[in-house]
Amino acid sequence: MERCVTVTTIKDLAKAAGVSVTTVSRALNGYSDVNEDTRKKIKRYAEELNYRPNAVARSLVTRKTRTIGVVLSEINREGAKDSLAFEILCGINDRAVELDYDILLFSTNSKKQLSKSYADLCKERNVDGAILSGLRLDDAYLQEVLNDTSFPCVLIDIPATHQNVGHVTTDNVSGAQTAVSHLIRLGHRHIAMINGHDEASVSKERLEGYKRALELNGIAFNPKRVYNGYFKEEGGSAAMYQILHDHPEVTAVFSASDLMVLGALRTMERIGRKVPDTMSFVGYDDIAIASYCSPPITTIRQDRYEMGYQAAQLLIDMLQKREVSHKIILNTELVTRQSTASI
Amino acid sequence: MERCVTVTTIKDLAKAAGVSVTTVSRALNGYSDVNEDTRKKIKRYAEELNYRPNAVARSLVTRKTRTIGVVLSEINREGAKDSLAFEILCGINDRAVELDYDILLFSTNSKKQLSKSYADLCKERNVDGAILSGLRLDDAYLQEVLNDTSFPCVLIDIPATHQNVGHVTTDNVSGAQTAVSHLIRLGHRHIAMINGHDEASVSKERLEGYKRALELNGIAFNPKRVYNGYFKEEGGSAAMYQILHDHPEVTAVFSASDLMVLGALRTMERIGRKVPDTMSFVGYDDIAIASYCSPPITTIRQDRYEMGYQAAQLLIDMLQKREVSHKIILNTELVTRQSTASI
DNA sequence: GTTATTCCCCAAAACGTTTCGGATTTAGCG
DNA sequence: CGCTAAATCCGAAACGTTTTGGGGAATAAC
Repeated sequence: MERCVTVTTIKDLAKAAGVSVTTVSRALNGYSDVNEDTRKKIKRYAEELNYRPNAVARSLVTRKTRTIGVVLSEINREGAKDSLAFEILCGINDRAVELDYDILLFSTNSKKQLSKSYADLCKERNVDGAILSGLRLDDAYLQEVLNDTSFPCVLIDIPATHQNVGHVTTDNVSGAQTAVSHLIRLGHRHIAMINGHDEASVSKERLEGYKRALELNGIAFNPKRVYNGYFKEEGGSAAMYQILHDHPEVTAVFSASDLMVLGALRTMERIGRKVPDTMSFVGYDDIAIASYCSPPITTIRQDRYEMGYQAAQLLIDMLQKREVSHKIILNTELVTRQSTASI
Repeated sequence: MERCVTVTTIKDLAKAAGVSVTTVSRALNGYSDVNEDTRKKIKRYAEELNYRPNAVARSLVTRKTRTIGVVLSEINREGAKDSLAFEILCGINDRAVELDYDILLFSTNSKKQLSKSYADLCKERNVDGAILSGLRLDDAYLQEVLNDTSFPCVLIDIPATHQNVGHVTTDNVSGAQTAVSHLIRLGHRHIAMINGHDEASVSKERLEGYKRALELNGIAFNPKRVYNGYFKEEGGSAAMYQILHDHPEVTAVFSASDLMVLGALRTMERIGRKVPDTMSFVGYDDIAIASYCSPPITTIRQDRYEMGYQAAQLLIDMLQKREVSHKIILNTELVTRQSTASI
C-alpha cells in the first residue's frame, strides 16, 4: 500500500486540542461533563482537520451498527415488472434515512439460504435488526426467525409476532373479499381465481377472502375453480387457458396479482376473446403497468411504499425498546378500471 | 440489557481448543503454518460453538469492510414507474453477491447532499468503494468524486475516468442516432425531440445523436424543436403540447425517455390525435410499461441490469488492484413496436 | 554431534472508538 | 479554614479481530 491516505483519528484531535481522547469523545458526543469552551475548541479542530468518527471502531465497542439488514428475495431481473420489492425498499430507505439508520442489502436465493443462514448473515455483519420480505412459508430463513427470537426483525406479509419479531402486512382477506364482491355486484356468479402458490401467506389469505365473498353472496365455493399462477405472468397465462378449458361457464376472474392478470390478458388476446366484454378481471397490487395496459386493470391497491416505511419504523421502535404494537395491518383500496364489466 | 445474548468469540474458541487466538485466526483463515490436525480440531469447535467471526472487529484491523456503497438519487416513490434504478441495483447486487461483497445503500437527495458530503458518507461507514447513479452534472457529489480521487468509485452514465474512478454507460450518441435514423427511414423529415434536462450527461449525448442523424440525412438541425421534459411523465406531456403548438409540421418525436413518451401519448389522447397515424414516437430505455401501453412504444433498449452488473465488477476489480479499463460502454438496441409508422 | 531447516505455535501490539472509575480543581457554605 | 459538592478532566480497559516478530521443538543435513 504505497499510498496510504491518512485520515484523522480521535487521537490526532486530542493531540491537537491538548486534551485526552476521552474528553474529545465526550465533547463530540454531547456529554455534559466537559467545559463548553473546550468543547468549542475541540469542535473547531474537528472541523479544521475534517474529522469523521470511524463507525467501525464505534460499532465494535457499542455493539450497535445503526444498520438494518434488508433481505429481499425478489431482487432480480424479473422484479422490474412488478416493482413491489423496490417500492418496499424505497419506503424502508426513506424512513431509515430519516431516523439516521443505514441499510445493508441482502438478497437471498435458495443457494444462499442453504450455504449461509439468515442469522449468520446478520450476526456476522452485525446489523442491529432486519426486515425480511418475499419469504415463502417453507423458507429456511423463516424457521430461523421463529426459532431464534434473540434477533429483532420485521416480517413483511407473513403474520408472526413474538418478543422480537413484528410484522406488517395488508388486510388480504378483506382486500380479496372486496375484489370478488365487486365482481358479484357486477352480476358475475361464476368466478374463478388465479392464486399465487401454496407457500405464500398472502395466497392463503386472499383465497379466504375469495371464499368469504362467495359465501356471503350465497355462491358455493368450488375449489376446482382455483388455479395457481405462482405470481408469474406465464403462470397467469397458463392458468387462464386451464380456466377457459375446464370452466367455460366462468365470466370473471380474480387474480392474486396484477402480473398474472397480464398473463391472462395475453391468453385472452391470443384466442381472440375481448376483455372485459366476455371476461372480467380483478387483479391485486396495482402495479404501474396496471393503469397503462389495455384494458387498464381493475385491481386492489396496496401501498408497498407505506409497508416499507412502517416496517422500518416498527423495527427501529423495537431496536430502541419502545413499546409499540408488533403488528401493523394496512388497508387496501379497490381501484376500478376497464377490465371489469357488468354481465 | 437484561438479556445479553452471549456470542462465541475467537477467545472462546482458543480456550476450548487449548490454543492461542493467533492459531485460531490463522487456522480459520487458511494459513499454512498450522498443523492440519489442530486446524481440524479448531474447525470442529468452531462448528460446535457456532462461531461467526465478527466482521466489525475484522474490518477495524484490516481496514476493509468488503462492502460497497451504492448511492442512488432515484430511490423514491416515483422511481417505481421506470424501474431504472432498481434494475441497476439488481445488477450490482447480483455481481456483488457473487464476489462476496455486501451492499450498503445510500440514497441522496439535495438535502442530504448539503448536510453530509459523499466522502463523509463513505469514510464514516468505511465502505471500500462506491457506485453512484442518477447524479446530475451540477451535483455537489460529482465535484467531490472528481476532486478527491483517493476513494475508488464507479459512475454510471457520467463519463469521467481517473486513477480511482471508472464509469459505465451506454453509447447514447449512437443510441439516439439509431432512434432518429429509424424515424427518417420511415419518411419523417420534421422530427422534434423531448430531451431530459441540461444537467444530465445522457441528455447532452442523446441530443448529439439526434443532431448527427439529422445532419447525416441532410436535414437541418433546429434547436427550437428540442424541449426539455425533465425525464418526467408530466414533463413529456407538457413538452408535447408545446411541440404541437409551436411546430405543427412535426410528424415524429424522439424522446430521451419512455416515461416522457407516456406523457406525450397522454397529450395526444387528450386532444384526440391518433398514434402512430398522425405522429410517431421513439422513446429511450425500454421500461417495462413500454411494451404494455397502447400503443406499445418503439424505443432504444438499454440493459440497466447489465450496467449495474458491470459497474460492480469494475469497482471490485479496482478494489482488488486489477488492471482493467476504467471505461465500459454498452450497446443499445432498437426495439420496434407500434408507436412508429411511415409517413 | 552440531547446525540448519522446517513445522508449529504464541504473546503482544494494533485498529479507533467508548466507558468506567477515579483524580483534580474550583465553588459553596458554615 | 475545613468540608462537601460540583465541574472538568483523564488513564486504562475493553470491544474482537489480524498481524508482526519471534521461539521452541522436531527433523534433516553435514
